[in-house]
Amino acid sequence: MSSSKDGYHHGDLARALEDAAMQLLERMPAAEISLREVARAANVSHNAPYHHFSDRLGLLKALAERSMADLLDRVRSATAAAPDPRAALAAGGTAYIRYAVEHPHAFDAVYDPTVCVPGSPTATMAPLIDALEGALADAALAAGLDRPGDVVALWGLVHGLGTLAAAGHFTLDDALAAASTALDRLLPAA
Amino acid sequence: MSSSKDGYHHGDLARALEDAAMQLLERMPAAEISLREVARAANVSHNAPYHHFSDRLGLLKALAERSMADLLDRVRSATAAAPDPRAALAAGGTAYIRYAVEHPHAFDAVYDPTVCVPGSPTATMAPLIDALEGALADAALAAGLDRPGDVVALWGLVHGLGTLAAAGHFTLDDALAAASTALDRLLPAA
DNA sequence: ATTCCAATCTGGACACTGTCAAGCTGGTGG
DNA sequence: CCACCAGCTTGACAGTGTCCAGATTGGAAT
Repeated sequence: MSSSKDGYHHGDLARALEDAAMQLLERMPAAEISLREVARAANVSHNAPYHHFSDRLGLLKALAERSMADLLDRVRSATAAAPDPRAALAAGGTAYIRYAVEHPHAFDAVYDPTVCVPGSPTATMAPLIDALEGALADAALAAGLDRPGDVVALWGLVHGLGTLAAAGHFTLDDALAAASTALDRLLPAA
Repeated sequence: MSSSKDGYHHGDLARALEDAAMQLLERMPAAEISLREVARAANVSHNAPYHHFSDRLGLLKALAERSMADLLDRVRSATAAAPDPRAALAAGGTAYIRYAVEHPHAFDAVYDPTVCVPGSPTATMAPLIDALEGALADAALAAGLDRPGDVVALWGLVHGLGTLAAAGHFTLDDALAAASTALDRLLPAA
């Protein structure tokens, strides 16, 4: 039967539920996504999700992990495609900010403390966070930013710009321009 | 009657409800605060709040405005107490980050897009946001940061550091240290 | 091939929530 | 003295997360 959609046994309901929820995440914040609505979208009873996720929070965690993997991918390929270290750092930051603005609800889900407390993250989430921070650290070091607080500051910079732009406090273009001028000031020699 | 707490007519229920809700905000995120719970805490029926706030969102907006006013106060008095422009900028940023970490739920409420879309903010919220941005702009300019994207970048920096520290991705001390080294790099002459 | 099992899905139930509609209360202006 | 009306209350409805007990299935062991 493999993955036929209907019938008593679904094939891969977990995946289907996540897919449906991810689609909802494009249009509404995670807080407004109801488990029952996701179940409805997947054509199963309101209780079927409980056989694949412990909680509503379980589903949310899965969404956060998917989104984080997505974000990490974009940042990585952006830095990889850049010609020099400085451009790589700029491209990574741009990708980060752009993701926050273009997928605001997914971005929020990733960093929602009620979804994933960094003190005890999911087994899937922890390495993703580390990888993101690692990618940033590598790019920062290659560009010449080697002081202790530099990578945290850079993370904070792009995170804040992305968050505020996503919330509508200024434009994506403004955020990108601000990141650019900030990099100009931060990097040692022009 | 004035402000006696019980009885059919309450005196200033709106205030009492906001106070109760603010207390709850110290312990739990805004999303988990239920209107009925607030009503219970104020010893009124579950429907009394509707005579003072249009919605659940109405209460949330009031909380956000209060919190924003609080945040603005702290940033302002921090910058005002500093000896020189550079110290003022640093103190303002520190106050901002500290508020995010010490009152994470209030801070989140302020910037929650579902509570207050910056495109059409509350009549009370709009001037507060402008004032905060203005305070930052003044401090930045006085410290010598006069390029177009500078104030947005500074806002993004402290906002991101505060948010990430509040979410537990690093310590408050790490955030403050990062802000400090970033300022060192950003400011023209040492 | 038949039987059985464990995973999967279903329906019903409970407490809780936001919100609407209507009724009670008690101080204030006529 | 009375009628009014803002402030508060009770009641009801739909929607939600979650627990429970039953129904259904595909595949494994015999």
